[in-house]
Amino acid sequence: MSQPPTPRPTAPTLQEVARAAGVSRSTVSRVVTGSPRVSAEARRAVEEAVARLGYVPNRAARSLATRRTGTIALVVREPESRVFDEPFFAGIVRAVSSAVARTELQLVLLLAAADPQLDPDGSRERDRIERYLTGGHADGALLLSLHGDDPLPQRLHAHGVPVVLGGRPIDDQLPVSWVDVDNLGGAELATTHLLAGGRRHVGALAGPPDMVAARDRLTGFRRARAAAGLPEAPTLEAVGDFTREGGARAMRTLLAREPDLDGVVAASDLAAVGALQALAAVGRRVPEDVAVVGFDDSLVAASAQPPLTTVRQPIDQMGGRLVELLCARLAGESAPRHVVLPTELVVRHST
Amino acid sequence: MSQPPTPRPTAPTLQEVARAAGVSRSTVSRVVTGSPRVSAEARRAVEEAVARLGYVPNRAARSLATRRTGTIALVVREPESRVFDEPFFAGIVRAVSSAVARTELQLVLLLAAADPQLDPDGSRERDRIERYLTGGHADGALLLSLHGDDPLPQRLHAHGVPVVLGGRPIDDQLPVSWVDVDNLGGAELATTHLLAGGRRHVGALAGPPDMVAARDRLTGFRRARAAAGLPEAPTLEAVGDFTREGGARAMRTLLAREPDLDGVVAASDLAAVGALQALAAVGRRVPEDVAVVGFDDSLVAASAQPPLTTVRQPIDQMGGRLVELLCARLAGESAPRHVVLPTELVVRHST
DNA sequence: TTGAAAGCGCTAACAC
DNA sequence: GTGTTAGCGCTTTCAA
Repeated sequence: MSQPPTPRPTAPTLQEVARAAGVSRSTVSRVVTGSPRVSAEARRAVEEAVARLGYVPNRAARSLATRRTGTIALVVREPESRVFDEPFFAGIVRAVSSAVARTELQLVLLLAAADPQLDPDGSRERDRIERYLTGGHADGALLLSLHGDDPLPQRLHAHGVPVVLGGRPIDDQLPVSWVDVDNLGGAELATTHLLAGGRRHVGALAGPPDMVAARDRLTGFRRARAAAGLPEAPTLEAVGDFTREGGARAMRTLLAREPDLDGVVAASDLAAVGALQALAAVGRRVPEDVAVVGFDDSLVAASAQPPLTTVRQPIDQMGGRLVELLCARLAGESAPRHVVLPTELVVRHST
Repeated sequence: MSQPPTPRPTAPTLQEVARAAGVSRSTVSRVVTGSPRVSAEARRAVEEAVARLGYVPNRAARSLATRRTGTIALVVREPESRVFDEPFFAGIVRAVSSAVARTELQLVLLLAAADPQLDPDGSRERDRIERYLTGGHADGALLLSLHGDDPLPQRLHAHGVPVVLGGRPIDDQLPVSWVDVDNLGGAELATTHLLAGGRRHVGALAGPPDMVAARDRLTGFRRARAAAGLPEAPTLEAVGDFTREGGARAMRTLLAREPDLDGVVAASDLAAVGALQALAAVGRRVPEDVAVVGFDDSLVAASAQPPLTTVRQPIDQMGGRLVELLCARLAGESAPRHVVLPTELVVRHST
């Protein structure tokens, strides 16, 4: 690991503060860490010296001594460079950040992949994240947007790094805890809403099959149909992804296959917007001819033309629970292994 | 700083690898850091032991010894919890992340503010970021979205933390380097485009006055008008912000003041979309009655109804230059102090 | 080429 | 209450 040369101008150390305050290092340490076993007098002297010298504890040294870093990592494991195009990530990052701010911990956000060009199989990036975490730079990690059979949670667990997953893993044998939203229930709600509105030929724009959330939403769609007494209909399901392009593509597929289509449940709001565009391109009106329901309750759903009915995920809650679970693990307290949070339908137009 | 109790299961140390390989710690260290002064034989033995034991260097220890962390921070200094609603941030985070991936460094993303409720004056959060950075957890920092007279760059500089700013600071005396896009030129281009298209009453939806980018864009608007021989017209400028709501609000203000308005240059794409909604609400057609130009070339501009002409910022370049400048500083190499990158107009409809 | 030894700055027993 | 004393795991002279 080649390191650039220039060192930092030396910052004041505990030692120097001790000398300035006329006490020992231990006393300074006690004051700085907030121990009560210090005389008021000593404390005052130390505090004065700290302020005067502009002392800030060196984290590396503290971390080396305590074997803790006071830091947790939020890892967004998104190999396509689309991380923040997804409104969902934006929300969860904010929610987690906000929850962490209420603790003594510091949050670092690790983006898993940057340029797939450079690193087609993701292995180098995988190693980076893994090395960073196993190298002891964080006390624990929140893992988001796991795809397929990503070995990261397994490996971190093997290394003893506490981990909580945002979203249920594909392999439900994994010995890690997770928090998820009720994707299945949400999609069921959305589909039922369309069916109850009198739509006869409701299809699904499915997300990437290697992601659990996408699969759960598709399952919800199927259940709602079944519950309404409708037969299985694979031709009403088109695979896309969570992006606008993916949604548009799936929409075109569906339109070609099912001329009678009068409603679709999309994998995400972005996909729903893509569907809107695909429909406009062939002159189908929304919602008169075809109703479209999104998933995420993001800004794009609210500002779409027409505004989209969509499924709201309790993102703030999710962020809170993720942090809560990880903190409990770090503190050695018991906590639920799995948490599923309810979703709800946000109705924006009457179809 | 109260730390939770549970320690990590102990990971293998250099010491243990040395014993397993039958060499000294120094030799292991040399192999691990890639020093050439090691016999092939010793190297092989060490590599084997490293692999077998699953050894990963402890960063805190290494950092303590080298006084470097191998990490740089990207600080998004956004006090409103709206960080990732802004497509610009999403883009820049991605671009920086991608540029850092090409180096040996690791990127950590620090979100400056989470819950303004908790911390009305931002001081606690400010201290966090500052403590983290001055505590030696990163070798340098990229600072984004500075507002007003944020003392952070000054303070970090005083502490000897290398800093590069994304966006020109208000105080141009600040002894730090920065990378910015040509906001002024972009806004000028956009305004001129409208004027050249025959629009007579072109207004501006300005951004927050405490942000340089917003001010520069407003200046660009004024210059374009002046260049077209038009007089100053304060009533054609309404202050909003970069959000959709801000844009809608400013649009309504302008409409109330200037019934003849036939074009607006918005502070951002989001603001432009807000303007679209405000216009639709009063039955004005876009672009027939009023033309709207955005700023950012984000997804929302492309998918708006109608698709919006907008100003493209070279975000990938900006990310690359930011990282480049910081790396140069870290390596003690010389580099330009300030960089301004060109913007361009993306024309989406003929007005 | 290799090893021994001295820290890097801090915390945490343990005595006083 | 306060100071003394060991380390935490690694890098890096300095000798050999």
